[in-house]
Amino acid sequence: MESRQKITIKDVARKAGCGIATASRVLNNSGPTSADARERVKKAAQDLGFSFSAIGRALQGGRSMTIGCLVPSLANPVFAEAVQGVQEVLSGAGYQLLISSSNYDGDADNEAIVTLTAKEVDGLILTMVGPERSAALKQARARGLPVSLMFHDPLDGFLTAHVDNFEAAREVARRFADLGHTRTAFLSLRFASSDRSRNRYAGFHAECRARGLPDPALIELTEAEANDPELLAGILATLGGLTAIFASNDFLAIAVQKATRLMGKNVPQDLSVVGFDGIEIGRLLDMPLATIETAPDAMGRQAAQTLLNMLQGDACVQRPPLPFHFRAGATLARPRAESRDDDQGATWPPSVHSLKTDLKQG
Amino acid sequence: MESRQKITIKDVARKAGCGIATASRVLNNSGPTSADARERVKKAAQDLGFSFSAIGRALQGGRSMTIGCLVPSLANPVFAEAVQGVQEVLSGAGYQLLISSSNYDGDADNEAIVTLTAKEVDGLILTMVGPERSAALKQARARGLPVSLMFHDPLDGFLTAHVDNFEAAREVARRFADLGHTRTAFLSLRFASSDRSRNRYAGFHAECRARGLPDPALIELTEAEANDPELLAGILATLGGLTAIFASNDFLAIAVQKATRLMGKNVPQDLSVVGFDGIEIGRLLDMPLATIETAPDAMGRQAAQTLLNMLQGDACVQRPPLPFHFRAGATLARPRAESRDDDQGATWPPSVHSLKTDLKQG
DNA sequence: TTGTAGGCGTTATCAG
DNA sequence: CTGATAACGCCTACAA
Repeated sequence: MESRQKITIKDVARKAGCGIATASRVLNNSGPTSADARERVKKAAQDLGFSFSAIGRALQGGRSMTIGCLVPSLANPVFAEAVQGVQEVLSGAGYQLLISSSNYDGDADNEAIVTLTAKEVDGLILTMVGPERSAALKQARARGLPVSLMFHDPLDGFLTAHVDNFEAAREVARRFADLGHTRTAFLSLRFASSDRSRNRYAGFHAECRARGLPDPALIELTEAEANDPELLAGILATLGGLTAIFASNDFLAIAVQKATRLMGKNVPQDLSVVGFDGIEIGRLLDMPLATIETAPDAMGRQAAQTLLNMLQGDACVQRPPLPFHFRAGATLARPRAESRDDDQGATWPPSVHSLKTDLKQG
Repeated sequence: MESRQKITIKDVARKAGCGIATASRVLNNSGPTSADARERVKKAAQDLGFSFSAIGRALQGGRSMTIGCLVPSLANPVFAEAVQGVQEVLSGAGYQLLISSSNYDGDADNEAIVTLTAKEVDGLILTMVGPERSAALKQARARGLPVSLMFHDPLDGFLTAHVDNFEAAREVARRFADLGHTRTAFLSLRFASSDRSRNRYAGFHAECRARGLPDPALIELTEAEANDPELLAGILATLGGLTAIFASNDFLAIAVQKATRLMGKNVPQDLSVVGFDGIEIGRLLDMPLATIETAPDAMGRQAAQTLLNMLQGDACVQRPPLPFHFRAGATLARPRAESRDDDQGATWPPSVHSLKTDLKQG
């Protein structure tokens, strides 16, 4: 049944009655060949259903035409979209994509790079948990393997496709401040393993400081808390006087709205909510989500383009951050007058659930 | 600067002062070696930062330890999640994932299989636009390449990880009917290129027929119509008397809600809406979406597991469909009394926007 | 216990 | 124009 054996160029040459070199030349349009030979080889290849083995080619040519790509998880649409962008650009240039995901685990992501480089990829496109402390990444670079980052802020001389998380977060702080919010919080999942979250908090925090406002509370949620609106409501309840939340992604922002309703309160009257990422669905909601819109697919495309440039030896420079856009939505409003008086005596931010971490700018 | 050349087992052998065979035996724990040799080889490998070339191995061993995976698009979270599931299972078994996406283009997806097989993948995990008319797929199977499908209903003797779209859709029809809806519609994007959509419509249609209800209207949207609530509203407006919509995915269902509000009507009082897929966010909405919950990641995992079984020569049988679950939500209710009288004279379904296609069950 | 040599599929070189 | 042949990195008989 199964013609289990694969057809090689040798088979083609034999069938065409010529040497393998000639067959190779014909099939690759490389080097001179007689019309007669062309004819016979092409027919033989056709008949046999021959196609080149990328492995043989890679071994001989030293290039695998394969790019390794690592992201925390494809279950996060932001990364999935970016990978889709990468894939589009790369496949247009004849490259294949070898993908891997770390599940937000710093060891796994180091390990993944080892595996990817063992596969002899021609380049790497990465979003890592801890790029700065990955030995494998250092080694890859030392070996001269082209590396292009996505989502990360500029780091150490790596080229990266990113949005300016710090600036975007400052923009959110500005919107809050302009409306009169003083008691704010930043909500994050996996704060420790995401430089993006940390930079967003840093920017948010910096702008509050610059305006002489109280520091925003920093709240890191567990997976369970983020997915269970009841639990989330419990946490929000501990934050008396809170009037505005900046969530580190849109899912969290939507969960916050759900939790708020559960508490018998209203968005935005009782609590303003702003997200991050700008997922499509946010616009379609009953109450459109205020958020920072970014373009993950563009990030993927830029990272891929940069890598392609490196591969063909072009000059490569860090490109400026991709633009972000504040989408107004309907989840952001002035705080209630009374809440501006409420709890004014209490300290802000409350110590509960607060976290200390080293931030970009102290 | 860059130690551009890669280190091979030859380098290790030379540095350790032994033959390559010994080095290979030590590093692979295959065959007998002296303690002394082990020592030296391991040290040499360590010092040199040696790691095996997967290409050399693949060429010699006839197995690339790479699996090809094709989906329509990673920008669709349903597929992205499935791929994440695939990736988890496969990487646990030591395989890498080569991915490709077709952008819902039947030619591209045929082409992708050619490329993937040229890369000498050990197996294929696929969700295609037109599996039944892909020459490359036929050829891959003829060559004995293990193939595992995702999302597709059973087809032609291929093994597939799927939900029973037909049955799930019947369930929706049942819910509509039980509440008294008679004028219903099925909304789809890319009806022509998705056997899933077609089977859902078929099941929906079949159950309506079985109950002696009018046929549901079949509406295929363009990309533009699906993304622009104004356009969508325009289309819905043409369907007088419509009381319930079954959307072929949750995004569409949410878009329908937006469009309905735009028309000054309410969900579910004026229009009931049910989606498909059960994306997480649907539960968190102000008005939780009624939908068929499925588990794309489980589908990916099952497809990967099946492929793994095929690879190790185990007996493989088609597994039963993965379970789906009707999530009640809040977007489904009885039709208004008056709308049951309205337009009763008019014919249903209207001819506008209707489509004829060959369905699973006529 | 060890090393040599052949072969996996391809391309490039270099004589014919 | 053509066809052997030597790499490429690895594994594995087979011989020592």
